[in-house]
Amino acid sequence: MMTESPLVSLLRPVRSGNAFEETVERLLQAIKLGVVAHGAKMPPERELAAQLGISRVTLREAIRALQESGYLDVRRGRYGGAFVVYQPPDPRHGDLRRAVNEMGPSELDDALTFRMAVECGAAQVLADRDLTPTQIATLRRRLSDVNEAGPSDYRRLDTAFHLCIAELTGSPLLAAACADARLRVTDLLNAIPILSFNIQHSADQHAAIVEAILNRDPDRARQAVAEHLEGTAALLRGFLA
Amino acid sequence: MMTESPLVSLLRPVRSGNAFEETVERLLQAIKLGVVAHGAKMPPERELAAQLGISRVTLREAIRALQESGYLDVRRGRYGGAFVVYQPPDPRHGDLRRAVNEMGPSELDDALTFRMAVECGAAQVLADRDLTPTQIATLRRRLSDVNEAGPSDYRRLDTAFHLCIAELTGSPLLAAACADARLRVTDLLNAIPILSFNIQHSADQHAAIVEAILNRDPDRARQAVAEHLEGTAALLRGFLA
DNA sequence: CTCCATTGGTCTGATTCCAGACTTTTAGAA
DNA sequence: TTCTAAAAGTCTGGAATCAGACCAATGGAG
Repeated sequence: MMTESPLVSLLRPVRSGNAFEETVERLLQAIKLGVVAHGAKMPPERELAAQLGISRVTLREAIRALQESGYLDVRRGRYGGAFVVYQPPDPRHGDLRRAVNEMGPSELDDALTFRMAVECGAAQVLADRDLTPTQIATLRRRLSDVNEAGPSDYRRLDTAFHLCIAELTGSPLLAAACADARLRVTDLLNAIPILSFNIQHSADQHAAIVEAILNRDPDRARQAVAEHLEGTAALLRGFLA
Repeated sequence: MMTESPLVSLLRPVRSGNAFEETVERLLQAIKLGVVAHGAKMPPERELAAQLGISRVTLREAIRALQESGYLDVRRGRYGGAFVVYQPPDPRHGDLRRAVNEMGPSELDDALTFRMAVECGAAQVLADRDLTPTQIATLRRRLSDVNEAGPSDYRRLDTAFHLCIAELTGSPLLAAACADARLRVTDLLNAIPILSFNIQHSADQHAAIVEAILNRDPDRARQAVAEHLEGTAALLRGFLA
């Protein structure tokens, strides 16, 4: 039988839209996520433009926008560059509700579902592999990094831990998907107060994830990630409207 | 600790490159995948351009390229449009080896890993949900469609079945990711001869996937999908060099 | 102090891509 | 037959983006 269906997912947008805006967004996320830490320097313009696949002109416009918004400090000359001048503010009461409602229920649901699928998938895939000693060391290192993190570094190292799992699979596509998923919830996560109780809970879950992966147990890895993400997801959904 | 890492996945390309080429590729995939079946009409230019997020001019260039390559027949006037004039040729001996080696080992591995992660993730997520009767009916329908398919429709309906799982999660991001994953292996799948033995085997696996989802058993759903995809993946990897 | 490598800053011409108005063709309805 | 609606085809001016050459500042090496 035919069952005519639009399969609309295949005829989706070819390009995300405006290169300038996309770039601003991307850089902003890199800053907010702490990929480039406070006080650190972004890569040189020429290099960064190449990485992002855009022209230097467009990149510079984006950088200037971020400079004018107070995220970057740009200095010229040798050893100059664009330095991150931004520290995530401590979330204040009401920030979370505001952030959740700015996003809208369907977009939030989309992002959470997507994140759940790709991060569980990544963990499962990784747990199905023999890891090299180096990979094991990296994973363990990321785990201990986040466990020893102070409040100001917590989000950043938590992100690094999560993305590390996807990157260790060796699939750039999968790593990009997980990064994208994370980006879509960054603002929300940044609006959640960091409580030591939650940190401890997360630490246990992170440890369970790593253990399942190292034990080559895909089901447990999947479950551990699902459980970990479900906590955050439930919290966020609870703030809807 | 800091553990400085590039986290290169965040500073990946903002745009995929050339809008024209991207569009050609996308349309070609829609044709090869049978999203728009042989003899059927593509959506009108204006509508399609809007869906793809590009201008009509660019779309028309892409359509013309496909017309000149013999994939489309464009007719004007009312009830006109771009009609698909293409039937996937039966794969011939050596096609598969050629296709695999054209792609290169790292890209192949990337695609297979990505597909494994997102499709397993989608199935897992869906199996964790209460489905509406309509959704259940859709899933069952897609299953029977592919089971009853003739050789000429098999790939098309197989694609529809796989994507259906992602689309039923209600997450456009996840659906897009699965569609993307499928696109990256289309040429390879099309080069695999369709053997009735394989079809039967796949049918059993498809049934197992649906059953696990309907029984709300995420672990089994995940495993069923993993097993199903692993078969194809192993076959393809076997053809490397 | 001088030089120079490295980095941001600027300019120009070309190319791509777009939005939208207008034209032509066609099949069916009246 | 004539009219009409829906579709492809065409044209134009402008905005976005790019590639690449060149300028200017700056901090360290010698």
